[in-house]
Amino acid sequence: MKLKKRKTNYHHGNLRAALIQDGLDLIEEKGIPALTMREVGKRLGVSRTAAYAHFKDKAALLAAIGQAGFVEFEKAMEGAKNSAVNFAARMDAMSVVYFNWARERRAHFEVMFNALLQGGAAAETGPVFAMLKEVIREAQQSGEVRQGDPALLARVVWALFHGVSMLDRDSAESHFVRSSNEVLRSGLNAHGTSERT
Amino acid sequence: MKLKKRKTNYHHGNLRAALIQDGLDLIEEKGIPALTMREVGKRLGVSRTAAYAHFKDKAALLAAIGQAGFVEFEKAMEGAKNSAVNFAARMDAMSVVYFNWARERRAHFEVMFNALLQGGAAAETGPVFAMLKEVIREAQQSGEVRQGDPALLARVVWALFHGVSMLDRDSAESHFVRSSNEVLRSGLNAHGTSERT
DNA sequence: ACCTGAACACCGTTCAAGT
DNA sequence: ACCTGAACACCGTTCAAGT
Repeated sequence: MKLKKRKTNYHHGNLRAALIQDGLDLIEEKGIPALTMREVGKRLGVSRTAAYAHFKDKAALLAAIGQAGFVEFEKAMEGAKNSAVNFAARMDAMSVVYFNWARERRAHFEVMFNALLQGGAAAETGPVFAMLKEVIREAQQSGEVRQGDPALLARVVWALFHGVSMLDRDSAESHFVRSSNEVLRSGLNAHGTSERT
Repeated sequence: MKLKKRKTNYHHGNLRAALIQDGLDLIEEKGIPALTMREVGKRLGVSRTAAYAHFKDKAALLAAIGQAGFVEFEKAMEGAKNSAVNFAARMDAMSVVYFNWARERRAHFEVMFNALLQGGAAAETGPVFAMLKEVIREAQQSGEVRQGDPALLARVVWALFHGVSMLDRDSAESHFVRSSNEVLRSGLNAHGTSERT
């Protein structure tokens, strides 16, 4: 049976996408160090150097895997954001998505943030940051959150989410998560600070 | 001139300490991937495999480097803690130490936390965590911080410090840091939450 | 364009052996 | 005890070459 229209047997119509997908599977199954240019080629049935036709080097492959992760992650966060209108509920839902992602997809998560964070303060770019900013802004309008630069407050929220997910590595200590969300909520709610603009 | 008392020229009386120190220099100068069992041996004038006499494998060397880092880090944090008695000033001082360390010694910082965080929720062990807990506890006694499990609140503080230092990688955006400290302070100060115990 | 194979300069780690 | 040297099974990357 003839599988492809091509006469030659170049092994893939879309090797690039296959490399990203298989690289991702590889790191989730066996850890980041297991991702090898040679190994990923072997698994896909192409030569050890085929990946270089699509990626400048290993770092570029990893960066692409990280970006692919963010696309999915953003969708999940978007869902959490839309699951409620009230600020506290939104924050809870978004934090749950964040922590679960970090816990269940450790390796991918690490690759995602390595890709995101290299080369300066790139964290405030991208949809996730925009979402957090919007949630903050809307909550300020409804009076649920105190005044202050939404971008700055969004960074604080992100930082706490990220820090908790780092320190909480693989355990699912809901006490910690609840505590963190509480502190954050009161911190954003309070009015006793010098912030007045 | 005779340098050592030894007749043989084993190159070091204390190769172990030299490996840790030189490994540390290496990662700070050239990044973590530059730390190689072979390279560190070469730099110290011993064979490529000499390190295995003192460390089971590369991971063990890295872990030792990380631990050595924590010893210094703890000293710096201790200094910050003792620089003030009032809660807000203490938190500011400790956060400055944390952020500066993360900024100025990136590679070492990364190695430290890789070592600390592997194998479960190890973060709540060790002097740094104990210090944070103590600061919180004292501030609760003086009425500066609301009630609640000091261990839990200390974790939240650590998580925010850590998250900020991650997201803020190499820039020194004091706005972000100030904002974060403010949110944290009001979060710990507030009383409007369900926390009543 | 897309892919291969050989080649180069590296790795971590093991192990028999030396002092 | 502490260290060496050879050896093994890997890497990332380059490059001339094939279709």
